[in-house]
Amino acid sequence: MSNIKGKGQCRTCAIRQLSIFALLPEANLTEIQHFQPSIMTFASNEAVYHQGEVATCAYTLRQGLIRLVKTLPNGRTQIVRLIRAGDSFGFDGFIGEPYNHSAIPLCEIEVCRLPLAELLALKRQHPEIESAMMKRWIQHLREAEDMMVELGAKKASERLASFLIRWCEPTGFNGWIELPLSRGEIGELLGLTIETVSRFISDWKRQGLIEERQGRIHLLDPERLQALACVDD
Amino acid sequence: MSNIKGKGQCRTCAIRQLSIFALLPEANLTEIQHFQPSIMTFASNEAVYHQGEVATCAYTLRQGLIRLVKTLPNGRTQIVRLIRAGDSFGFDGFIGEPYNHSAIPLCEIEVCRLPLAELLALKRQHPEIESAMMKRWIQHLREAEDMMVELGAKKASERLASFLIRWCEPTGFNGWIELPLSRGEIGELLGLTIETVSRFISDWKRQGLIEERQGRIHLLDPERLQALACVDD
DNA sequence: CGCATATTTGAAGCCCATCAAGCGAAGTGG
DNA sequence: CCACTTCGCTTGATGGGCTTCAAATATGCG
Repeated sequence: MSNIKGKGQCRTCAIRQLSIFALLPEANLTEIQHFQPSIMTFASNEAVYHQGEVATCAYTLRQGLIRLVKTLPNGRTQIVRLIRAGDSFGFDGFIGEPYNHSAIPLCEIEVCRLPLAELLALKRQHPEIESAMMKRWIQHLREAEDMMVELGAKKASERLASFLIRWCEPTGFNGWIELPLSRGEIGELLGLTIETVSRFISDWKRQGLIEERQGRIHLLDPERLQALACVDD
Repeated sequence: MSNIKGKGQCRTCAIRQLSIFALLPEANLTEIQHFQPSIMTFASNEAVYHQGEVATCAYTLRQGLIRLVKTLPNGRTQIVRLIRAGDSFGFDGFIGEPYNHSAIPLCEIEVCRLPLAELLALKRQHPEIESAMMKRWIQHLREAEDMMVELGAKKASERLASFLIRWCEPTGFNGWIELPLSRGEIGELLGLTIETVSRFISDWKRQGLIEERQGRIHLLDPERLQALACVDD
């Protein structure tokens, strides 16, 4: 179950430099009086918030991985974004709208809950926060555009190869990389069925393109995957 | 060909109240010295900028309609957003990245070109601009999420019905609505082929759901289309 | 009018979803 | 320790939805 661990301390926060608060002057962190975010933990699959709820708080992920999911009335779902440590999400309240998606942890997670009213005040005191947020949004919009190309213009194998590349890219494709998404979740993200995802992964394992052991993956031939992915540039 | 019509005058701009500059105090508009955006016109299909170019300017659309398009190396394309009068676009330079897409007019257009350096300075003077921009981005991110659901979780007919509904919604479905997109462009937007788009539109015309005359469309039965669209909430 | 372009319609085939069954690893209880 | 369940993954078979290819028809424009 969800659980409030206590009040957050920006000054000692391990992921602050990853967050939109990275540029806050270190000296000022103690004088932030009214901003007391709560640190909360959630179990895997326990929603941080649900699509349609009134959006009173934004969140910064401190640990773990979250999927933002939209659900259609008929039950079909689409993962619209994956949230990693340092990412912030749930800002719909800033434009007076309810959450546009549900935030569902992929594993046990820890978040910092930011009441929008307080964040708004803090943002006025420290314009660098708004600048940092703006940059994040531009980046997210770019990623959303990229994802639309994946979903709209690519075939199943291309989407999957592209996803694996993007997932493993940060490590330079070296060694075994944690892949905490089930086949079904990868499918939800790429607009495919679990069977299609499984078939291609199995194929590629047989062909020696990738290998997998206990939730970890290793790209043996990134170049050939890249070619399959139909990458741009 | 593209053409610079002259310097923009925020004070007399007809679409300013639609733009991110809506909240600028009317009195201050004359004292903005260093911000002299150019008004430019472009012909249909004449790119305002291309994917991959260095992003030195953002733009606000004054008149017409623009598609933001991403192209894969193999030539497949995806429209990632439609730009209407009052919308701003092309902010990639704010994070030091080249344009992530090409901006291609769907008809003759008129834009206001905003050099990023000047916009940055203006933004510092007038924090309300940044707030306005932030709200736009949140909105665009929501729309991008919605689009990902369309592309990832819906069938051809659902995507098309949903698109027609969204296009005609602002008018309350009354009367004939301008539809300046070709079948091919609708396909590019929805991740479908021109033939698939044409087939469903023809079907729906025969069934009396919609009618069309010289680039205008009229939804005769929005409820049944809505049902076809698989809409959320 | 005559040409170019957009749209419609048909036919064939492929990609992927769907349905169904089997496999394997982890956990439970007798 | 082993039957039994459970759950995620794999694999096969089938069908349908959409793409692709092709050609006819409609539309617009000089």
